Amino acid sequence: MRVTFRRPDPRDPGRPVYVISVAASIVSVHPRTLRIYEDAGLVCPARTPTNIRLYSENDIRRVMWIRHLTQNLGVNLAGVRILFELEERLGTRILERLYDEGARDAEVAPAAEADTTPEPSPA
Amino acid sequence: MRVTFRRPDPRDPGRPVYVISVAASIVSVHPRTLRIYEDAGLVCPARTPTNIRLYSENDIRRVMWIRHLTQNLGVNLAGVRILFELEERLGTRILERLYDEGARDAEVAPAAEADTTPEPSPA
DNA sequence: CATACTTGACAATGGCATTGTCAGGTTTCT
DNA sequence: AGAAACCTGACAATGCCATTGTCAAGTATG
Repeated sequence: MRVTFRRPDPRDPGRPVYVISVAASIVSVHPRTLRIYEDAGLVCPARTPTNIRLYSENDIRRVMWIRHLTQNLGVNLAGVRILFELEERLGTRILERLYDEGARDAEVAPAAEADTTPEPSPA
Repeated sequence: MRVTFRRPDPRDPGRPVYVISVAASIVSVHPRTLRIYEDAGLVCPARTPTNIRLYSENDIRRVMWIRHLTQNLGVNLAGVRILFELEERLGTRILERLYDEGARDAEVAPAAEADTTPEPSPA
């Protein structure tokens, strides 16, 4: 397996930086919930050599997607899994289309929490 | 969109034929459940001039998809709605890909799909 | 007239999502 | 070293959802 060497770019959205408590506070959920998402295979944060979870910016956005789908659109975790798998298979950003619908339903102005459209971490 | 005049072809899969009790027995659900699906906007059976529901073959398959997604894949109705909307927007048969997952059996070539609609877990 | 359909309501059951905590152990920081 | 935060696994409470089931009052059909 060819592993590309990335020099430590502090702005690399794929770089693992947040421990679970920080990640949880960013997305406003209980750390327990993040572990559940991981057990469900919906997000896979990196680990330090000593097994500590480290969430990247991409992981955070992915979790934000899960929250959007579950809280605003009412989809359960099984549905989220299907949508993620589907997006990966189709190689399309199908979820972006859902964002408009969600914004239409919920007047809660999701842009308040994320100025950039949430985007699941690419494969 | 092509609005064609259909002569009363008894085999037209879009032709409304089953009353709710028959449709319910075909897909093995309570009639109550079919009405719930309709209220949720997941299936829209035709009506007689006197307001009686008539399900077509396409409606039946659609309900079968709902059952497959909910019972086998654990998706809730909100998730089903998203998937249906997505399929309609993309104009793609994205759901067919999900069926493979449910029955990951053989690696046989993508089958020359006999009729345009898939049949989930045919009993 | 009897049977099956319509809508609307109410309820019971079971399952899932989320939060929360506790225990025993490890890592990190001061 | 000691405190704080992490790890896994388990257990529980709350609340919502899906499904089935029934009842009532009204309409349709043979």
